[in-house]
Amino acid sequence: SLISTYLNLGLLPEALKVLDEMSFPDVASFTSIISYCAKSGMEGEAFALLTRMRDMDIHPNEFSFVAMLTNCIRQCNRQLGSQVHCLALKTHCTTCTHVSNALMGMYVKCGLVDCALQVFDEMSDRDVSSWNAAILGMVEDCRYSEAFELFDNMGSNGKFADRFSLSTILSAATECQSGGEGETVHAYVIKIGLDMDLSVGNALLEFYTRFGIMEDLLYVFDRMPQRDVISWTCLLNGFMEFGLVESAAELFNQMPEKNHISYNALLSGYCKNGLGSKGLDFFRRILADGAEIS
RNA sequence: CCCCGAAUUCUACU
Repeated sequence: SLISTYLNLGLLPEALKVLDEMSFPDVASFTSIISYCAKSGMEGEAFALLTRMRDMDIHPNEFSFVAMLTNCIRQCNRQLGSQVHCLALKTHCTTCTHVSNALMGMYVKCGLVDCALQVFDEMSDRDVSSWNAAILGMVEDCRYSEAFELFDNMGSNGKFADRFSLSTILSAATECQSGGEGETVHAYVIKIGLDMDLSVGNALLEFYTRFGIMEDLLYVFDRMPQRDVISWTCLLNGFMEFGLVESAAELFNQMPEKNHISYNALLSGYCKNGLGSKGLDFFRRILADGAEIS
């Protein structure tokens, strides 16, 4: 409890100190810190703790495997990921839905979509996250019709789509040949009340930039209860896509949040609209402002 | 023996 309290406050050194002072740390003492390290991009620390734990003859459990896989997902480490998979199989931990879900996430992230789908097929208890991971795998592999098939099957299996399912399937709809699928999904989104969700709203902005008109975009944007830097950048892209360069430039100056992608959106928008010289001006200006260029 | 503590997946540029 003390360790997790420190970790919730972001106090890793204090948490490690507690661990060091414990006479009999258990699997949760280690796993909670490993999980924190994996999520904070401290893969080396996470692995060191795992080694230390095994040296003390404390065996990893389901939570440990998920934490280790989180680590593999962050660093796209398919070697370690496969080893974790083997160890999880040996200890029968793949029957745990969370472990199999994390394995799927790891394989999708590493580009091994078929491995992820194999894990999915072998699962006996699939939850919404399992379906979401499979759908994401299909989308990452550009298998959009199969993504929609899974999305429909999920409903037939009594699992309700959530914000993850819908933002993912909307990104598939954006890649389709026509907008019909996406419009059907939008209707469903409204029906279940997820049109007020930030990620879903952002995915809708993206969809209507491809298949709608400016009014559709503004309709979605204006009704969003919260907006983040992705929302603002999507709207900027939308203006540029519909040739409203002045509005895009004005938006860029008024956006409450922007990042390097917003800069690229404005720059590429100028170029796509045949305004290369404006783009060049903008580029010179941000160089003069000391921007880091990649 | 009981209780408590550690859990994976989504959306924008290149």
